[in-house]
Amino acid sequence: MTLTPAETLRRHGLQATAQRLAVLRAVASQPHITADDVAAVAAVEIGTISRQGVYDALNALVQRGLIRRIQPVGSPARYEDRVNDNHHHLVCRICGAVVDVDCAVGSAPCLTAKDDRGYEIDEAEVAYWGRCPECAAQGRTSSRLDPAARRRRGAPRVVATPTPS
Amino acid sequence: MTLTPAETLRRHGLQATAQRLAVLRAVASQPHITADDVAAVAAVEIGTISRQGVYDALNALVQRGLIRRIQPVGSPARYEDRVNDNHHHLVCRICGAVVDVDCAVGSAPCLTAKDDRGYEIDEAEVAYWGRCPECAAQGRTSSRLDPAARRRRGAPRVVATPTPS
DNA sequence: TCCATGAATTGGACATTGTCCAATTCATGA
DNA sequence: TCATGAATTGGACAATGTCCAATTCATGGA
Ligand SMILES: [Mn+2]
Ligand SMILES: [Mn+2]
Ligand SMILES: [Zn+2]
Ligand SMILES: [Zn+2]
Repeated sequence: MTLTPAETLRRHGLQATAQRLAVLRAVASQPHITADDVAAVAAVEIGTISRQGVYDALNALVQRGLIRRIQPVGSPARYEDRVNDNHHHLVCRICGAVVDVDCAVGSAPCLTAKDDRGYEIDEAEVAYWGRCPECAAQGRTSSRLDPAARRRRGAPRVVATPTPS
Repeated sequence: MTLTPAETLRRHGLQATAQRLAVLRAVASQPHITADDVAAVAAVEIGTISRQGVYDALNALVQRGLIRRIQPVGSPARYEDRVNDNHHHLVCRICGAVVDVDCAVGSAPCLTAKDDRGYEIDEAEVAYWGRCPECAAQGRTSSRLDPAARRRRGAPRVVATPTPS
């Protein structure tokens, strides 16, 4: 049988509050959502939630491994609920779009660095940088676009995620 | 024959200003340096440099591919002059230390994502997360430390870099 | 060597993202 | 239902970076 969200929270030693449940749903509602958008989505659901409440909830959930935080250069942190599947990200240098991509190497072997310098590695975070199909189609070019320029173009598009493997 | 820094700048269409040269040296002076530390190092060298001047120089250099920007979660952006060698990073979840690590796969094949979704990929950015030898030796543990906690422990240690391959 | 010109820098206001803290409210087990 | 510690709130604050208009500078050509 599958756990309710509230039960999941309690199993991780967290109280099941309306704020946390709303944050959890907000993160599930959209791939790679920002804290700001989480706040907006959650506010619609439960009427009001403080900025600090959003950050506290996100941090608590990240710490328990219930959600994952990624932080593309030039973008605020983004959160997703695809977790423990060792997937990576494609980021468009031009429009900032972020899409999921499965690990090239397999389930987890990309965890193996050539020389781990004595580190105990538990996660390999991979971001592939390049140009998305749309930007290519429109002939838009940009070498190593700086964060400011990316931001001026507006928030990165949210791109539909393929069904997780 | 090898180019002087000033010549290198001009070859990339940039005027050779005192600020840019100082920023270039600052980035070379320390692996994974922050903009703030760049400003401090450069100020010592040339007397004074504006905050905007530092950011303008860093962005111009990144755009030309003369330096690289990385941004570990929970840390301000960091800059390095090891460029075009497809190297990756080990980051300690506990103390935030960042060290270089050569690509596990070879010179560039980690550029090949399993499914590129039509992206033209030009860079694969890999961060290995884990626990550094010191933190392990001291028995310090931390599961998915949040950025705030990492910041409270002070700036990440700077760790000596092995000679680039 | 000097000048004209566009490139680069400066200072200061401002934006964004996130944290700190003390007071209050809430969820949970007894 | 209550006591208790966990969680939330609001508001100040911190860190990182950008915008903009005025000024200064680097460079190629006279
Ligand atoms: Mn993802
Ligand atoms: Mn490096
Ligand atoms: Zn694009
Ligand atoms: Zn460490």
